[in-house]
Amino acid sequence: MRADARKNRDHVLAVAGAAIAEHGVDVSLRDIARRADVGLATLLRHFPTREALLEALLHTSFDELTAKADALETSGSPEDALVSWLRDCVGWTTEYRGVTVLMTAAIEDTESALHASCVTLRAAGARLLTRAQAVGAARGDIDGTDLFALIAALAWLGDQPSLASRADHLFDVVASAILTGATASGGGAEGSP
Amino acid sequence: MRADARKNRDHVLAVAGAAIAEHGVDVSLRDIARRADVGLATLLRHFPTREALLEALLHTSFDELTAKADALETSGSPEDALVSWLRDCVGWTTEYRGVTVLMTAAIEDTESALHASCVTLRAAGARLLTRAQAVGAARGDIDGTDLFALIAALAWLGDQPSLASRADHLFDVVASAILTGATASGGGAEGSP
DNA sequence: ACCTGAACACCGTTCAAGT
DNA sequence: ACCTGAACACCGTTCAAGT
Repeated sequence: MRADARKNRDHVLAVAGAAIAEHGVDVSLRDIARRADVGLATLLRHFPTREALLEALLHTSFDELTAKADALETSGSPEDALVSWLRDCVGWTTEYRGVTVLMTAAIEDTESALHASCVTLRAAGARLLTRAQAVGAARGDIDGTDLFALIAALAWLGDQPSLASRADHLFDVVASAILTGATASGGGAEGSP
Repeated sequence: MRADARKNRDHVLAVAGAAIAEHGVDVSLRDIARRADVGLATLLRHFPTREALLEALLHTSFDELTAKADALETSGSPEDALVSWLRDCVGWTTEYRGVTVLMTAAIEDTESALHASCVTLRAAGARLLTRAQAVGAARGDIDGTDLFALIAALAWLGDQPSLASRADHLFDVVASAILTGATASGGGAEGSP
């Protein structure tokens, strides 16, 4: 990439970050281009879709979340590891209003620029879930996709102005449904009595 | 209202119902007007907002859901009454793709044409919840707004193509979090040990 | 009273024309 | 190579002009 193009790209990205922080991920791309003093067509050549722009903007965050999951996999309590990671995931999305809808669309759309990141995230959660299930700390009748869906639902709640105040509490409610309440002493299965 | 206006209104409503069933509640109002062979401005004078159109279209359903809640209030099991009503609510939204977002916005927007219906619905749920809590069948640390939020989250899941297949299962998961598992024999409180 | 075409200010997409 | 204005097909809002 030519130096001036690189500079243009970086500038658009910085402006996009500010605009999204202010107005959410559905902010008009035209607006971002205007704020960046760049033609709309230029923005779209660097980032052909809204998802591509977001991927460039969020891939660091995605990496951090999966790294966190990896680190937690060797932590003492599988139960605490799972819950703390879930909390991080849900909390992270609140910084990007509206991102949840795009992520749920992306996880089954292999053409989406966000697809790979979402799949990786789901896999990271699935590993923590499996580990918690193995010690009987999490119910056995859910899988990584269910977990992804629950995270998405909680994140979506936080995105809705009228319900956001309940998001933290309802996180605990849903977390209690995922966990069995059993301590990590035995290895018994759970979920089907 | 003049007879021809009434006829126009009814026709628009019928066409809107079909269009929404096909494309979801975000269908273009221009499209509805075109399909109804009516000027867009005419549609907007009968229904000044998308919410007003939906209210006219859904108020029967809202009435049915609250009536159902009233009927269930005198049923045998407070626990079964609550869960079955929740299931009805979530199931109903699947007929109107995208309606959940509008409803969550409406419940705190007193200007919205959907506001009253949403508030009534929440109150109906709250009554069933309180009754279940009174016999210790539902956890005591949630209220009608929490319940509304959980319904909305589950309904939203059903709206997402990539997650819809899990919606039924996750309904059971969340329902298990709301219920305490205690049978309706004592009157003990629950939630804060 | 009721209806409507048209103008308006937006949006994202596309592409021929510039440097 | 890279950029951009302009045309395009949409959207919901508004209103002067018709019947």
